[in-house]
Amino acid sequence: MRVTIADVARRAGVSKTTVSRVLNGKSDVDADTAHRIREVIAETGYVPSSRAVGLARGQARTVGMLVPSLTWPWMGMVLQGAVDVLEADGYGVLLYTCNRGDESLRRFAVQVSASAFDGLLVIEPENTLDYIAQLHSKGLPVVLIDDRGHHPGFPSVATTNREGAAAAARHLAAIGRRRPAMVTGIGHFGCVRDRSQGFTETAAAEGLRLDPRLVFGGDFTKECGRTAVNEMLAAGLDFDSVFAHNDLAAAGVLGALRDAGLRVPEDVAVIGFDDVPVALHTEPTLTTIRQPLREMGEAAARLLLSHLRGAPASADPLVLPTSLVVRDSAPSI
Amino acid sequence: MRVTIADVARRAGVSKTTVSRVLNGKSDVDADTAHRIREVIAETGYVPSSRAVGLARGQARTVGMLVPSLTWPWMGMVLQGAVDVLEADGYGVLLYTCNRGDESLRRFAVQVSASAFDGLLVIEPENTLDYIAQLHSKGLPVVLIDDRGHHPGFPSVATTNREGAAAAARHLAAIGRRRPAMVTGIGHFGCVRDRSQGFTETAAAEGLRLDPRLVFGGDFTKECGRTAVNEMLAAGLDFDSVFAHNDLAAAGVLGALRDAGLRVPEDVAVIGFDDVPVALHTEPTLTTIRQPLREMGEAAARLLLSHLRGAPASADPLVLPTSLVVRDSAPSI
DNA sequence: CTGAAAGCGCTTACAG
DNA sequence: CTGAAAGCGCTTACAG
Repeated sequence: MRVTIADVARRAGVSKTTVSRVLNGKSDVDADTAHRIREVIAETGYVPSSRAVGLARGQARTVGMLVPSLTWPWMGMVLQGAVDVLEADGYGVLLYTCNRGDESLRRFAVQVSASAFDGLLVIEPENTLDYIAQLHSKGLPVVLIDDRGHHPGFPSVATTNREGAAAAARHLAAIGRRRPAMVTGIGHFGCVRDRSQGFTETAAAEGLRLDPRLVFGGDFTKECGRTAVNEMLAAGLDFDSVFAHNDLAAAGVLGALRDAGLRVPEDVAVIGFDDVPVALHTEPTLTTIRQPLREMGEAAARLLLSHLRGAPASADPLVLPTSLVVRDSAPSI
Repeated sequence: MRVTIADVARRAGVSKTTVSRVLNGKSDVDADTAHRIREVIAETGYVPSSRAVGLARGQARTVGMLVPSLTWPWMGMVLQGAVDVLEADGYGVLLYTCNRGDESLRRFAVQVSASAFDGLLVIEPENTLDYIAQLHSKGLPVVLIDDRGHHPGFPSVATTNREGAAAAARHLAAIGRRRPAMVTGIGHFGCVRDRSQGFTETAAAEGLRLDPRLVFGGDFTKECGRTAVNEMLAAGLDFDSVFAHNDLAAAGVLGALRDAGLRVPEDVAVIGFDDVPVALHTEPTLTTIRQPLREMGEAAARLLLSHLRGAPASADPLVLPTSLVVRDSAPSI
């Protein structure tokens, strides 16, 4: 059925060892012999069995990718970035999800033990950082795509949450806003602390007044953006701009402002964070702080590949810059 | 380093054959012996190497999944559905993308030849249907998730494009609209023909008048929705509702209507197709025909698993029903 | 420059 | 009920 290295060897009149040599580009093979073997390979369409090669070499040329869910709006971008660079290097990508909770994680753990892959790319599923750290300390090459500002003790890729929020503050100052409000994400996330600090500090430095009553503790949902605006309005608070910690919350902010009869950006300017597709479809379109999601996936994959090739693993996070994307909800003047 | 079946056999004082027997649940093993072996397995945390098992058995317990891109708005849903059922059955998922065009496909073809996976789930990348059909005819179990209404000659999962569009027409009739417009998707897609027919026929049956000048040949982009509305308005055509072949185009329709000072749904009702996340974030929210994306992924995975277990493969597509999701752009009355 | 042989870690007839 | 041996399809010392 399947053509094997033995078939190729037979047809070329050489040993399997020699076929293996040309397959793996070892130099010390007679040019004519090599040529003949290559011809047979081409004729037969022979491709080495990845299972057999993996078993003999003790590695799979496959990378695992563990993510919480595939349906988050920005997940596709990160995945695509990672897959592109892994594929270009001939690596397979085994995809694992935590959609079914602990059962998923159990299944995943079995695959780890079965050494189904050589290294692991991970976006942390809820409460698994210790487990991942443990895998790393047991010798599995791991790179974390750190969407939450974890700063773990092993290789990771992150973005400039603090500087991104600072850029939002500077932009609001530059377009003449004086009384910003802020809708944060889930409080215990590192990225939320970083974004809060970056915005608060820079707002102060730019002479903006960030009234503590205008800081709303949100949870990254559209609903929290609505609620934040409604409560601030009900409290009679005055604000001329809103910085939300993610685009979904910013979309909620836009909706609530519209319902309250306020115009964006004339009455209130709005800035989000992430730059997910939704930012293009709100009314008005959303000015936001772009996370380099695809680039983070690519960088993480490259980092992992270099570890697999033996490069030392640094625990210092690789930090990629955010960028300000100006659209209609907070246009430049 | 790694504990092997030989280690377990030694510690349990039996042969590898016997360990293999309890590993694979063969019945004819002495209860005490089996118990002892299980203890050793638990103590050592032994898990069989998937590579070795795969080589010995000639199969990988892994399924390939080939998709055009990971960044399409509905891709995550389909993937998640497929991954959930494959994972629950202990299968690994190897993910392949066509983001880098022919080069990607070449890489993929190598993995096929290397028999990296036992079966394939595919959402057709541009112009690869013949190639996929060829893989199927060469004996690779394949299931197509048929987003385009291809009706290929091998197992596939699809949705009721025609009936979904018919439901849109019925809903418009039910809420009292008389002059609908339609923005189609790319003309040569099977699903576009099906949606056009379903809408046209049912509109007629319901007594709606679908003026040919109110049918705009679109391409599934937001821009085409805008253009359609602008041109119809510029031509002085009168319409009280729009059915777009996908949500993105419907979002464009909403934008252009707003810019033209028309109210949705008062002046014009709008219905989309797909029910992607964007449909929740437009203003107003979008009434749409939901495609059962996650269910299609699940069904395709189940179908593939049953083929892998030896069930005969039927070329008749498995068709899952769409459903009408009523939101603010075309509310019930 | 080339090949015979052992080994990677399992499974599976076959024999007892 | 159990085990020795061959085999899955490769790679890699080792010897020549």
